[in-house]
Amino acid sequence: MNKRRKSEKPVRLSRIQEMNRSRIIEAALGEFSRFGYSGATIDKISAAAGMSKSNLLYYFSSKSDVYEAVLEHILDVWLAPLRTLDPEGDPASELAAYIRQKMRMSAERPEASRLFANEVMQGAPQIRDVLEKDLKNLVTEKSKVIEQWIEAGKIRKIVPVHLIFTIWATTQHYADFDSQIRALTGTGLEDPAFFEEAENAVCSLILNGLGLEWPRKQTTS
Amino acid sequence: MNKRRKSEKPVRLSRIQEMNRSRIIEAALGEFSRFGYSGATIDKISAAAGMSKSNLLYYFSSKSDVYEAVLEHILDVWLAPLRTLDPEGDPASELAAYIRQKMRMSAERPEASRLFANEVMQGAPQIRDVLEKDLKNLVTEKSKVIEQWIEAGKIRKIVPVHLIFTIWATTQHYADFDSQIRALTGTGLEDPAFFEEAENAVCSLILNGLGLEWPRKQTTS
DNA sequence: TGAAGACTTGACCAATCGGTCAAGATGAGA
DNA sequence: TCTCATCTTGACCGATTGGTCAAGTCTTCA
Repeated sequence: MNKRRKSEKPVRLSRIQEMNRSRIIEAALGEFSRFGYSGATIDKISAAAGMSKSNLLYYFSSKSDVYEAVLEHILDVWLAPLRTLDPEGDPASELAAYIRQKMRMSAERPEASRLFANEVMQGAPQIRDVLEKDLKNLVTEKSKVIEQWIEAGKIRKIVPVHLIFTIWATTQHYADFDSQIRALTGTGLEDPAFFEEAENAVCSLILNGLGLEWPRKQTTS
Repeated sequence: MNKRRKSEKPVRLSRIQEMNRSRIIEAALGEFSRFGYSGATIDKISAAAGMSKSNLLYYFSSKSDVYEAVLEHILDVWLAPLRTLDPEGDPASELAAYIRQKMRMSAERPEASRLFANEVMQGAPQIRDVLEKDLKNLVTEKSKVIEQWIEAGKIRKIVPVHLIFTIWATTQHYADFDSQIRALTGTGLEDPAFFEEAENAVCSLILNGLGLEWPRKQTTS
């Protein structure tokens, strides 16, 4: 079970290990996000990864071990956009950029969004620590940025965390509720026209809601 | 298996049947919303309902039968608020009332919200028909209402479905992501102060985003 | 080339799950 | 009180699932 090489070489992974672990994680992301933790089976994950169940269990000691690896693999990239919110930039373009990044992630990695939503909806048993420490620090920090913008009179008054929640909710909604959106509109974020329409709607609503002029890209008049 | 009484008395349920079915549905709602369809077991549902597994299967023929009953039981009440959107009323108070209703439902019935989210995230296999017919008709109808408000110059221009999506996303977020919100803020919608703070933030952001003055309740100046 | 690892697999196991069945307990109407 | 339909349960079954194990195959490197 993943013994280290002799002479204590610490955590170096062979090429085969690296490839197989990433194939497993990719396959597991698909299964976990579609069927939830209980609904996903290591049989189907291993099949989707193109290997036997036994082989998957050679790389990960258990199902929950795979699950944790998938979550960890996703968390960083998932929370990254918020880190880029710059106190020095002007609110309109900073917030618009943040919303656009989140929308792009919903379009490009909807499974990641759904996996995250699934985990949180079940009480976040696996990532509670990350939420209470890393994410909380990050949100506190960025809340202060928003607070400063408010005090400087640059944006309308609002309790910062709720602005953050609103941005998360609206952007992730297009990934998490994709099937509902598709049932209602016949299309989804993978359609460039629909993507732009959604992005414009969310950006304009939130930025105008904050009393900002929204720096629309190709506005001519 | 729920045979009708002799002489074709149609669908009358005995008091015992009615009570037990509702207890089962209530217990099943809790389990399904917490653990998803696969994660919930009829053993635990029946235990939560205070009866044996066999007895549960006397009232419902299968696990999926229970699940369908729970969804049906919830769908009407869940989609009701949107129906109340009145074309004759003024946009600000109509939309504010709608948002408040949705927020109250997120506070009072978060399990219903999570169950619905779970079902949709897994591709809405059970309620696809309802979404594509009833809900689509409803959304189309209410989109026209919003469109008329726009054409009358009462609210800012926006593609109506995205306004509806935004309201759904923001309000349901407080139920679906409750554990994340609790990890970040230390409280949730069951706290009256937090509820009002959230409601104010969502209302003001969306209404201001539409160019509306928001009819705040206890504004004195 | 030839070990000594690393890698891969099918056979197998125990636990859990959804669901059946026969038999007993309870209730309501004559 | 008697009777019959309704209600309730524990014992049981087959299928699936997470996980183990021994044995075989492939890499790597001296």
